[in-house]
Amino acid sequence: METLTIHEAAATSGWSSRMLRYIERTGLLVPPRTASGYRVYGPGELQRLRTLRELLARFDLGLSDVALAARLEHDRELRDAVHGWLHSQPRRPEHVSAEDWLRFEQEKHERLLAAA
Amino acid sequence: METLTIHEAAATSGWSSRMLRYIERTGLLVPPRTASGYRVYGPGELQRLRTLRELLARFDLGLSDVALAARLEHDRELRDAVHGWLHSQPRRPEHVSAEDWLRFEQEKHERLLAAA
DNA sequence: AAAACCTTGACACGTCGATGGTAATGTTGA
DNA sequence: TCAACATTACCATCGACGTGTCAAGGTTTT
Repeated sequence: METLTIHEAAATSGWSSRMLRYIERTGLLVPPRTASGYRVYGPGELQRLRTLRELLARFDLGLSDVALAARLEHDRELRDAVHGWLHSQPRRPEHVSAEDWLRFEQEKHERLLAAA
Repeated sequence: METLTIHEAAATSGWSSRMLRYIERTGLLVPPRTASGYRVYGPGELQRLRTLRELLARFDLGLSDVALAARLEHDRELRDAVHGWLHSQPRRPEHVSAEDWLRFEQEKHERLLAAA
Protein backbone atom coordinates (compact mmCIF):
# COMPACT_ATOMS: atom_id res chain seq x y z
CA MET A 1 0.00 0.00 0.00
CA GLU A 2 1.82 3.04 -1.24
CA THR A 3 1.09 6.50 0.07
CA LEU A 4 1.21 9.53 -2.17
CA THR A 5 2.21 13.14 -1.59
CA ILE A 6 -0.22 15.88 -2.46
CA HIS A 7 1.26 16.51 -5.89
CA GLU A 8 1.28 12.84 -6.77
CA ALA A 9 -2.28 12.52 -5.55
CA ALA A 10 -3.20 15.55 -7.63
CA ALA A 11 -1.59 14.09 -10.75
CA THR A 12 -3.44 10.81 -10.44
CA SER A 13 -6.79 12.08 -9.23
CA GLY A 14 -7.46 14.83 -11.73
CA TRP A 15 -7.49 17.59 -9.15
CA SER A 16 -4.82 20.22 -8.59
CA SER A 17 -2.87 20.28 -5.35
CA ARG A 18 -4.45 23.63 -4.70
CA MET A 19 -7.89 22.02 -4.91
CA LEU A 20 -6.88 19.10 -2.75
CA ARG A 21 -6.13 21.57 0.04
CA TYR A 22 -9.36 23.39 -0.68
CA ILE A 23 -11.34 20.16 -0.54
CA GLU A 24 -9.77 19.48 2.81
CA ARG A 25 -10.95 22.87 4.11
CA THR A 26 -14.50 22.05 3.08
CA GLY A 27 -14.25 18.96 5.26
CA LEU A 28 -15.20 16.63 2.41
CA LEU A 29 -11.93 14.71 2.33
CA VAL A 30 -9.35 15.21 5.06
CA PRO A 31 -6.24 13.11 4.49
CA PRO A 32 -4.04 12.07 7.42
CA ARG A 33 -0.71 13.77 8.02
CA THR A 34 2.81 12.66 8.67
CA ALA A 35 4.45 13.71 11.92
CA SER A 36 5.87 16.75 10.16
CA GLY A 37 2.54 17.81 8.74
CA TYR A 38 2.69 16.48 5.19
CA ARG A 39 -0.64 15.25 3.81
CA VAL A 40 -0.72 11.57 3.01
CA TYR A 41 -3.06 10.22 0.33
CA GLY A 42 -3.65 6.48 0.26
CA PRO A 43 -5.62 4.35 -2.20
CA GLY A 44 -8.85 5.10 -0.38
CA GLU A 45 -8.39 8.83 -0.66
CA LEU A 46 -7.42 8.48 -4.31
CA GLN A 47 -10.54 6.51 -5.06
CA ARG A 48 -12.81 8.99 -3.33
CA LEU A 49 -11.15 11.90 -5.07
CA ARG A 50 -11.83 10.34 -8.44
CA THR A 51 -15.42 9.47 -7.66
CA LEU A 52 -15.94 12.94 -6.25
CA ARG A 53 -14.90 14.40 -9.59
CA GLU A 54 -17.31 12.15 -11.43
CA LEU A 55 -20.09 12.97 -9.00
CA LEU A 56 -19.70 16.71 -9.50
CA ALA A 57 -19.43 16.43 -13.27
CA ARG A 58 -22.31 14.02 -13.65
CA PHE A 59 -24.83 16.08 -11.72
CA ASP A 60 -23.30 19.50 -12.25
CA LEU A 61 -22.72 20.00 -8.53
CA GLY A 62 -20.23 22.16 -6.67
CA LEU A 63 -18.18 21.16 -3.68
CA SER A 64 -20.46 23.32 -1.56
CA ASP A 65 -23.41 21.24 -2.72
CA VAL A 66 -21.84 18.02 -1.54
CA ALA A 67 -20.83 19.78 1.66
CA LEU A 68 -24.45 20.74 2.22
CA ALA A 69 -25.57 17.18 1.55
CA ALA A 70 -23.08 16.03 4.16
CA ARG A 71 -24.48 18.58 6.57
CA LEU A 72 -27.98 17.32 5.90
CA GLU A 73 -26.83 13.76 6.52
CA HIS A 74 -25.45 14.27 9.98
CA ASP A 75 -27.58 17.14 11.28
CA ARG A 76 -30.98 15.66 11.96
CA GLU A 77 -32.45 18.94 13.13
CA LEU A 78 -31.47 20.67 9.90
CA ARG A 79 -32.67 17.77 7.79
CA ASP A 80 -36.04 17.67 9.52
CA ALA A 81 -36.50 21.42 9.26
CA VAL A 82 -35.73 21.53 5.55
CA HIS A 83 -37.71 18.40 4.87
CA GLY A 84 -40.63 19.84 6.78
CA TRP A 85 -40.59 23.05 4.83
CA LEU A 86 -40.39 21.28 1.50
CA HIS A 87 -43.37 19.13 2.39
CA SER A 88 -45.45 22.08 3.52
CA GLN A 89 -45.33 22.97 -0.16
CA PRO A 90 -48.34 22.46 -2.36
CA ARG A 91 -47.67 19.32 -4.37
CA ARG A 92 -46.17 20.16 -7.70
CA PRO A 93 -45.74 17.45 -10.29
CA GLU A 94 -42.34 15.81 -9.97
CA HIS A 95 -39.66 15.98 -12.62
CA VAL A 96 -40.98 19.20 -14.07
CA SER A 97 -38.75 22.22 -14.56
CA ALA A 98 -39.66 25.47 -12.85
CA GLU A 99 -40.38 27.02 -16.24
CA ASP A 100 -42.76 24.29 -17.31
CA TRP A 101 -44.45 24.39 -13.94
CA LEU A 102 -44.87 28.11 -14.27
CA ARG A 103 -46.59 27.76 -17.60
CA PHE A 104 -48.68 24.92 -16.24
CA GLU A 105 -49.86 26.88 -13.23
CA GLN A 106 -50.54 29.91 -15.35
CA GLU A 107 -52.64 27.97 -17.82
CA LYS A 108 -54.44 26.14 -15.05
CA HIS A 109 -55.52 29.40 -13.48
CA GLU A 110 -56.37 30.93 -16.79
CA ARG A 111 -58.67 27.98 -17.35
CA LEU A 112 -60.16 28.40 -13.89
CA LEU A 113 -60.79 32.08 -14.35
CA ALA A 114 -62.08 31.63 -17.87
CA ALA A 115 -64.63 29.14 -16.57
CA ALA A 116 -65.94 31.59 -13.94
CA MET B 1 -59.73 33.71 1.90
CA GLU B 2 -58.09 36.89 0.65
CA THR B 3 -55.39 36.85 -2.01
CA LEU B 4 -52.52 39.28 -1.99
CA THR B 5 -50.55 41.00 -4.71
CA ILE B 6 -46.80 40.64 -4.79
CA HIS B 7 -46.16 43.88 -2.92
CA GLU B 8 -48.68 43.07 -0.24
CA ALA B 9 -47.20 39.62 0.10
CA ALA B 10 -43.76 41.18 0.35
CA ALA B 11 -44.86 43.58 3.05
CA THR B 12 -46.35 40.86 5.20
CA SER B 13 -43.79 38.13 4.60
CA GLY B 14 -40.58 40.01 5.24
CA TRP B 15 -39.25 39.55 1.73
CA SER B 16 -38.99 42.19 -0.98
CA SER B 17 -41.05 41.88 -4.13
CA ARG B 18 -37.77 41.49 -6.00
CA MET B 19 -36.91 38.48 -3.87
CA LEU B 20 -40.37 37.01 -4.24
CA ARG B 21 -39.79 36.90 -7.99
CA TYR B 22 -36.31 35.53 -7.45
CA ILE B 23 -37.63 32.80 -5.16
CA GLU B 24 -40.07 31.89 -7.87
CA ARG B 25 -37.23 31.49 -10.37
CA THR B 26 -35.45 29.10 -8.02
CA GLY B 27 -38.60 26.98 -8.09
CA LEU B 28 -38.94 27.02 -4.31
CA LEU B 29 -42.28 28.83 -4.23
CA VAL B 30 -44.22 29.41 -7.42
CA PRO B 31 -47.46 31.32 -6.79
CA PRO B 32 -50.40 30.96 -9.17
CA ARG B 33 -51.24 33.74 -11.60
CA THR B 34 -54.34 35.61 -12.61
CA ALA B 35 -55.44 35.38 -16.23
CA SER B 36 -53.48 38.53 -16.97
CA GLY B 37 -50.30 37.21 -15.41
CA TYR B 38 -50.35 38.83 -11.96
CA ARG B 39 -48.88 36.69 -9.20
CA VAL B 40 -51.37 35.71 -6.52
CA TYR B 41 -50.25 34.96 -2.97
CA GLY B 42 -52.68 33.20 -0.68
CA PRO B 43 -52.43 32.35 3.03
CA GLY B 44 -50.52 29.17 2.22
CA GLU B 45 -47.87 31.00 0.26
CA LEU B 46 -47.61 33.62 2.96
CA GLN B 47 -47.06 31.02 5.61
CA ARG B 48 -44.39 29.24 3.60
CA LEU B 49 -42.63 32.50 2.82
CA ARG B 50 -42.39 33.30 6.51
CA THR B 51 -41.18 29.86 7.51
CA LEU B 52 -38.69 29.94 4.66
CA ARG B 53 -37.19 33.09 6.12
CA GLU B 54 -36.92 31.49 9.53
CA LEU B 55 -35.39 28.36 8.06
CA LEU B 56 -32.66 30.27 6.25
CA ALA B 57 -31.88 32.46 9.24
CA ARG B 58 -31.89 29.63 11.76
CA PHE B 59 -29.46 27.41 9.90
CA ASP B 60 -27.61 30.08 7.95
CA LEU B 61 -28.72 28.64 4.61
CA GLY B 62 -29.09 30.25 1.21
CA LEU B 63 -31.96 29.78 -1.19
CA SER B 64 -29.65 27.68 -3.33
CA ASP B 65 -29.13 25.35 -0.37
CA VAL B 66 -32.84 24.72 0.01
CA ALA B 67 -33.09 24.35 -3.75
CA LEU B 68 -30.42 21.66 -3.61
CA ALA B 69 -32.25 19.92 -0.77
CA ALA B 70 -35.37 19.92 -2.93
CA ARG B 71 -33.38 18.46 -5.79
CA LEU B 72 -32.06 15.75 -3.49
CA GLU B 73 -35.60 14.99 -2.36
CA HIS B 74 -37.09 14.29 -5.73
CA ASP B 75 -34.09 13.01 -7.67
CA ARG B 76 -33.41 9.56 -6.34
CA GLU B 77 -30.45 8.98 -8.62
CA LEU B 78 -28.73 12.13 -7.40
CA ARG B 79 -29.57 11.36 -3.80
CA ASP B 80 -28.21 7.83 -4.04
CA ALA B 81 -25.04 8.97 -5.78
CA VAL B 82 -24.27 11.63 -3.20
CA HIS B 83 -25.26 9.41 -0.32
CA GLY B 84 -23.05 6.67 -1.70
CA TRP B 85 -20.06 8.93 -1.99
CA LEU B 86 -20.48 10.28 1.50
CA HIS B 87 -20.64 6.79 2.92
CA SER B 88 -17.55 5.68 1.05
CA GLN B 89 -15.84 8.14 3.37
CA PRO B 90 -13.84 6.94 6.34
CA ARG B 91 -15.98 7.57 9.37
CA ARG B 92 -15.15 10.85 11.02
CA PRO B 93 -16.62 11.67 14.42
CA GLU B 94 -19.91 13.50 14.06
CA HIS B 95 -20.53 17.06 15.16
CA VAL B 96 -16.89 17.97 14.86
CA SER B 97 -15.75 20.98 12.85
CA ALA B 98 -13.32 20.48 9.99
CA GLU B 99 -10.69 22.38 11.94
CA ASP B 100 -11.02 20.26 15.07
CA TRP B 101 -11.00 17.14 12.95
CA LEU B 102 -7.85 18.33 11.24
CA ARG B 103 -6.06 18.76 14.54
CA PHE B 104 -7.39 15.45 15.76
CA GLU B 105 -6.18 13.55 12.72
CA GLN B 106 -2.85 15.29 12.85
CA GLU B 107 -2.30 14.46 16.48
CA LYS B 108 -3.49 10.91 15.97
CA HIS B 109 -0.92 10.34 13.26
CA GLU B 110 1.77 12.10 15.19
CA ARG B 111 1.09 9.69 18.01
CA LEU B 112 1.17 6.74 15.64
CA LEU B 113 4.43 7.77 14.06
CA ALA B 114 5.98 8.71 17.38
CA ALA B 115 5.19 5.23 18.67
CA ALA B 116 6.90 3.60 15.70
C1' DA C 1 -58.14 58.47 -19.27
C1' DA C 2 -55.09 58.96 -15.47
C1' DA C 3 -53.15 56.97 -11.25
C1' DA C 4 -51.51 53.10 -9.25
C1' DC C 5 -50.70 48.85 -9.74
C1' DC C 6 -48.43 44.61 -12.23
C1' DT C 7 -44.90 42.26 -15.68
C1' DT C 8 -40.29 41.23 -17.79
C1' DG C 9 -35.62 42.61 -18.75
C1' DA C 10 -31.48 44.97 -17.91
C1' DC C 11 -27.64 47.16 -15.31
C1' DA C 12 -25.21 47.24 -10.94
C1' DC C 13 -22.98 45.71 -6.88
C1' DG C 14 -21.27 43.00 -2.76
C1' DT C 15 -20.28 38.44 -1.15
C1' DC C 16 -18.74 33.92 -1.69
C1' DG C 17 -17.30 29.61 -4.11
C1' DA C 18 -13.64 27.74 -6.94
C1' DT C 19 -9.17 28.33 -8.77
C1' DG C 20 -4.43 29.72 -9.76
C1' DG C 21 -0.16 31.90 -8.34
C1' DT C 22 3.57 33.49 -5.26
C1' DA C 23 6.25 34.16 -1.03
C1' DA C 24 8.31 32.72 3.19
C1' DT C 25 9.50 28.81 5.69
C1' DG C 26 10.07 23.86 7.13
C1' DT C 27 11.24 18.73 5.58
C1' DT C 28 13.36 15.04 3.01
C1' DG C 29 16.61 12.54 0.60
C1' DA C 30 20.74 12.05 -2.42
C1' DT D 1 24.39 20.63 2.40
C1' DC D 2 21.59 21.44 -1.47
C1' DA D 3 17.77 20.43 -4.55
C1' DA D 4 13.16 19.12 -4.50
C1' DC D 5 9.12 19.03 -2.31
C1' DA D 6 5.75 20.23 1.56
C1' DT D 7 3.21 23.82 4.47
C1' DT D 8 0.56 28.12 5.45
C1' DA D 9 -0.82 32.74 4.16
C1' DC D 10 -1.96 36.11 1.02
C1' DC D 11 -3.40 38.29 -3.57
C1' DA D 12 -6.14 37.79 -7.79
C1' DT D 13 -9.70 36.32 -10.88
C1' DC D 14 -14.24 34.78 -12.53
C1' DG D 15 -18.76 33.33 -12.17
C1' DA D 16 -22.86 32.53 -9.31
C1' DC D 17 -25.97 34.05 -5.64
C1' DG D 18 -28.68 37.68 -3.47
C1' DT D 19 -30.40 42.09 -3.83
C1' DG D 20 -31.74 46.90 -5.43
C1' DT D 21 -33.28 49.95 -8.98
C1' DC D 22 -34.96 51.54 -13.26
C1' DA D 23 -37.25 51.40 -17.89
C1' DA D 24 -40.87 50.12 -21.11
C1' DG D 25 -45.06 48.35 -21.38
C1' DG D 26 -49.73 45.91 -19.93
C1' DT D 27 -53.88 45.93 -16.20
C1' DT D 28 -57.07 47.58 -12.74
C1' DT D 29 -59.55 50.98 -10.57
C1' DT D 30 -61.62 55.15 -9.98
